Amino acid sequence: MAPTIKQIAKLANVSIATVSRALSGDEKVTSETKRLVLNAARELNYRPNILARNFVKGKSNIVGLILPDISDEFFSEIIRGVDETSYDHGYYTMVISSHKNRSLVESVHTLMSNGLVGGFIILIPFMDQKIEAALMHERVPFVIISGDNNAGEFDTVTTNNYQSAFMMVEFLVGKGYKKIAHISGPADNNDALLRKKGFLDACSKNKIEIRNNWLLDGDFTMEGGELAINKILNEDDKPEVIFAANDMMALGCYNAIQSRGLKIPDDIAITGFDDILISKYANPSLTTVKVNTDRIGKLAAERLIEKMDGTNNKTAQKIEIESELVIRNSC
Amino acid sequence: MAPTIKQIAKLANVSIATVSRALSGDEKVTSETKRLVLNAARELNYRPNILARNFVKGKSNIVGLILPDISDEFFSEIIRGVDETSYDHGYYTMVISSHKNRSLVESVHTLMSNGLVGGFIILIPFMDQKIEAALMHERVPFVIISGDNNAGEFDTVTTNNYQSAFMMVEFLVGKGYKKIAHISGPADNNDALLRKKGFLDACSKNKIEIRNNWLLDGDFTMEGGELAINKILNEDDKPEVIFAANDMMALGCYNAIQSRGLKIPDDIAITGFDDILISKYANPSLTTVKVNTDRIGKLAAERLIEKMDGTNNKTAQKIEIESELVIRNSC
DNA sequence: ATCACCGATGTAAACGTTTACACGATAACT
DNA sequence: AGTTATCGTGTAAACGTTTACATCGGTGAT
Repeated sequence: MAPTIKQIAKLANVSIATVSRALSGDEKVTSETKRLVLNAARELNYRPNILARNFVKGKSNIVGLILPDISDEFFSEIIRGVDETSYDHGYYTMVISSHKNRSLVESVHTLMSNGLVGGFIILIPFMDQKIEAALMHERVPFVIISGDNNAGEFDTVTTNNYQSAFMMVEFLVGKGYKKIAHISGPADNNDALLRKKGFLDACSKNKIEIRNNWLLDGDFTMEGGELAINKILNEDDKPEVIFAANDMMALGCYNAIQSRGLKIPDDIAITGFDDILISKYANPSLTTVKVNTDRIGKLAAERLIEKMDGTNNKTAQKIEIESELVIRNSC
Repeated sequence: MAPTIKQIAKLANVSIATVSRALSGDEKVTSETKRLVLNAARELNYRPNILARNFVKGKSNIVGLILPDISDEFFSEIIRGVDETSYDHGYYTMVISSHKNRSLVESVHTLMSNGLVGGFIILIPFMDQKIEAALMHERVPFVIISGDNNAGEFDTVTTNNYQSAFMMVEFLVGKGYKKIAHISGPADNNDALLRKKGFLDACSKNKIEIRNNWLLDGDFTMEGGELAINKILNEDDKPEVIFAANDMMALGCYNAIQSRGLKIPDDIAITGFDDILISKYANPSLTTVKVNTDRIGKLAAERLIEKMDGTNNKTAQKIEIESELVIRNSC
C-alpha cells in the first residue's frame, strides 16, 4: 500500500539503487537524476520505511528511555528533553516504563539485542548489583541518569546533588545562620544520601556544629517532613534554619510551623531542594535548589547519540548538570 | 553478533522454519522438537529481532504517543498508563513530543506510513482544521485523547469535563450555596470551555443566578486566578463560593483571599479542578475534581491495540473517563 | 496392497532498503 | 590511438524472520 522505492524507480525510470542514492543525498548522482527522483517521490508521497532501513543497516535510530517504577513530576521534562534532542539528530525515542509487571532489570533485558533500539538511557534511582550485572552484558551503548556518578565505568549524567547541598549550606552560613538542621531523604536513595553528605561536609568546612538530634530522617514526603520537624520544634534550643532534602518535606515543615503559630523565616527559616512547581507559590515562597531537568535529558541524549553514531567513543564520561540556588523568602 | 534463528537451527539440527514455528508456539511442532529448539535458544541467549519481525510481517507492534508542546504534570502518568498497557499486550511505546522544532501536525506526518508505528495515540488540547486534515489521511489506526469528544468520527478518550463541572456545581448547591462564581480557563482550551459549559448548564438547571461579572476569565495559571478574583473581592456583594476551572487558579484565589485576611471557607469558599499534587496539602485542603489520568492512558492504549490487532474495528468509540469529586475543606 | 490423507518438517520466496561490485561511457592521460 | 581513471548508473546480494507450498513418512480405510 505505502509507496516504496520500487514505485519511485518505475516512475522516474531509474533503478532502485539510484533512487536510494538520490534520496540519501549521494553526491555521485546527477542533479538531473536527483530532481527526477525527488519529484517522483513527492508525487507518490513517499516515506521511507524506517523499519526496513534500520533492519538492513543492522542498527537502529531509536533511542530507548528506561524509567523506574516511580512517578515523578520531572519525568515528562526528561522525556521531552531526550525526545527533542533525538529528533534534532534524526532519532526516535522509545519509552520503557518499569512497573509492577516489569522491573528495571527486566526492562534492560527487554532491550537487550532485540535490535529495536540502537542505544538507551536509563534512569536509576539506586544502582544495585542486579542492574549493574544486566548493564555489564549489554551490547548496545547506553547512558545512565542517576544521582550518583560512582556507578562503575559507565557514561553517566548526574545532578550535582552533593555540590548543590554544599552550596546551600554555604549560602545559609553567608546569611549568618549558625544553627542548621537537616531532614534527609530515604536511606536507599542516592540523591538523598549525596545531599546529606554535602550538608555534612559543608558544615564541617564552615565550622558549623552538627548535632545528632538535628539530623532528622525523612522520606521525601510531606508527612515525613512534618513528622521530622515536630521532633525538634518543642525543644527550647531550636535551630535557626532547617534544610530539607527536598521541597515536599520543606512544605511539610511549613505546615508544622504554621500550625504552631510560628512565622517563617522570622521564627525559623526553611530551605528545600528540587524547586517543584508549588515552591514558588508557597507562602512564603521557598528558597530551594533548581535542577535543570530538561538539560539532563538533553545531555544524556546527546552523549548517547555520540556513542550511537560512533562519533565519540572515548572512555566513559561523567557529566554533571549544574543546578542553581533559587533564593526566595523562606530564609 | 546477536544470535539468530539460523544459529538455533544449526544447534538444534532443524530448519529455520521449524525454529520460527517452535518459538511462536505453533501447535504443529512436536513437543520434543520444541524442547530442543527452546533449549538451543536459551543456550544462545536468543532474542528475536523485533525490527526484522515487524518488517517481514508488514506491521509494527510499536504504539506511537504524540504529545503536544506543553509540559504537564499529568503527562508522565499518561505515558506510564499507555506503556503499561502496551507492555501487557506485547507492544512497545514510542513517544513523539512536539516542541519548537516539531509541531503536532508535523508529528503526525512523521509517523505517517513510515512503518515505524502500527498505530498511535495523540493528545490534542484543541482540535483544529490542520490536525483534523492530517488525521483524515492517516493510514494507521489511532486514538485521540482530548477534552472534547465532538472531534469528528474518530476514536476518542476524553475526561468528562462537562459532567464533572456539572457535578461540582450540584454538589455546591446541595451544600446550600446560592451565589457561585466561576473562573474559566484559556479560550482556546477545550477542557476549559467544557468546564465552563458544565458550570453554566448546572446553574441554569438549579436556578442559580448567573451574574456576568462573576464569570471571570482566567488562564489556568496561579497569577491568573489571583487577578480574576481580585476583581470581585472588593465588592460588597461577594459570591459565597468560587469554582475555578483548575486547581492552579484556585490556589491563586487562596493567595488573594488570605492576603486580605479573609478565611476559607468561612468568608468565601473555593473549589478547583484537576486534583494536582499540592491540592491535598493546601491550607485548607482544596475540594476539587480528580481525573483518573492513568486510566486515560490505559483505555486509550487498550482501544488502540484492539484496532491494531484487528480485534475490534467497529465504528469510532467515544470513551469517557469517569472522574470523582474530592471533597476536602475549602468549602 | 493400494490409496488418500494427515502431521511434521523442510525449502524457498518475500518484505524494503542499502551497498559492494560490475558495467559502460566519457574524459584525461600517455 | 590506446590505455587508464573517473563518473553515473544498474545488478544483485544481504539483513532475520515469517509463511505458502512442497515433501516425506506414517496411519487408517478400502
